[in-house]
Amino acid sequence: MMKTHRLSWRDVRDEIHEAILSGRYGPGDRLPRDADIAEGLNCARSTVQRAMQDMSDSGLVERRRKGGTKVRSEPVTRATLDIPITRREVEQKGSRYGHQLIHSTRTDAPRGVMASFELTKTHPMLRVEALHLSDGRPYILEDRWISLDTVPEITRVDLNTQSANEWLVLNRPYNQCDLRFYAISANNRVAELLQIETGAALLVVERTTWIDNAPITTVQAITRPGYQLVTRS
Amino acid sequence: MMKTHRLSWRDVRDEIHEAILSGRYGPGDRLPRDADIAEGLNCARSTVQRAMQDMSDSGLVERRRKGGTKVRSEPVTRATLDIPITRREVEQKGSRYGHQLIHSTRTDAPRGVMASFELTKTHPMLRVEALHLSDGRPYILEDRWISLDTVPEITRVDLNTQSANEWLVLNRPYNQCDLRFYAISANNRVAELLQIETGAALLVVERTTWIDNAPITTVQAITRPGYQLVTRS
DNA sequence: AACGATATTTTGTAGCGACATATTTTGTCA
DNA sequence: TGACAAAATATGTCGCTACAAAATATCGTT
Repeated sequence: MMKTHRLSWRDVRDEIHEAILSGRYGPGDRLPRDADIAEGLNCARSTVQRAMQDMSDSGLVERRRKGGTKVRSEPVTRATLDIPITRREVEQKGSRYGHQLIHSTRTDAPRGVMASFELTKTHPMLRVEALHLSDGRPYILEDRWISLDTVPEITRVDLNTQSANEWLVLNRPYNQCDLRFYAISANNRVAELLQIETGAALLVVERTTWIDNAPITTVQAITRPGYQLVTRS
Repeated sequence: MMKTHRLSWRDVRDEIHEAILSGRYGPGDRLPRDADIAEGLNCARSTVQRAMQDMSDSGLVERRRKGGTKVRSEPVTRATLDIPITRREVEQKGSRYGHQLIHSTRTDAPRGVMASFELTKTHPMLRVEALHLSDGRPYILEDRWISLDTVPEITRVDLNTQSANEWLVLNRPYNQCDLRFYAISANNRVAELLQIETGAALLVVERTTWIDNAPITTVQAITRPGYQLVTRS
């Protein structure tokens, strides 16, 4: 009397993954069809399907109808990042969060901002510069542009009390989000605001969000020296 | 006689998403149980389940057995990054790829490398420094440590012919991968190798990989000025 | 009132069947 | 031979059922 454990799709995935890692199937090779794998492992095709889907999502294999499943010959590293709202990020580390409005001005979108939103016509915007603080010290300097067409209410929000970051996240969920990461050297103004030395290398996180193709906000977040982005476990 | 289109789980997801965006359910609110939503939309529970799973994965809602589904009160921005092998990245842009081995030395892992791998004991390693070139110009400078316990064959590979990056990706798939992004200022040596000015701000991508908890490689990839990481559409 | 055992509720997952869809292969006809 | 139509084939998706697992609610006992 044997107790035949039911296979979970994770088991199936690991099984196939293992077969690939061990070299049984090399880059470019075609795997058996789902139904056959299912039979071989004595499970349902839907279970294999879920396993395959997962491996396809993570970039390990490629699947095509009728074409079958192939091991990707040039695998990509696919990683997921979590970017919480800044207050939460600071508090998570056990520090005290604060923020400080630098200025808030109505202007039309300049070229760079229009490009981020993929806009062709000019667009009325609220530009907000603010500083996020951790234990009273500058943490992130954000330069934000908010679409007044899409989010007119923002003019009635007191951005001294609640940061634009937080208000938007809580009140204006988005549909689509683009992120860009790069490094800059602190110029005099940035250095002064972040209380660091001119020329320091800083990581910048740029984020642009839309709802149904209508621009919401684009923000350039300049982090303080030593800041690291880490993939979630 | 009406033709009632079958709802896909994406439709269901969008429907619920829309309900959240429109404010029908606010942050922290509990959504109806899957079965009720399914009945309301006239589809199967499994379809709602898949939709909910997706929204849960993307950080919009939180699900707990018996607790039901709640709209996350502090949503996170969750993004997926694709990091291809460097040769592919260069070629994709229509440039000619090249690489250049700087040196390759056997050494024991120093503290920093041990920390990346979460090792407690020292570990024999091959340290490889190499330059990736795009149209003959420096593109990425990589400083790599490879575990000789896990990947002894690496000593028999001619790293002038094939970059360590590529050999490892093709021959040593990994199980687990940590990524870190940060900015540094080019010191004299880095500046010289990348043919840029000392002090330039550079984006660094650090990657550490394991297979079944056995360390494979950790690499610090220093990108050339202007390099950007972008989320995949 | 406090505690612990038990029941209930809700999501999570696997199996099976049916059909949809994309892609390749094959077949037919000019 | 070439072009187009039809068949074949593998994955994609949905519905339904049954049961598992986790979290919460309830109830009984002390």
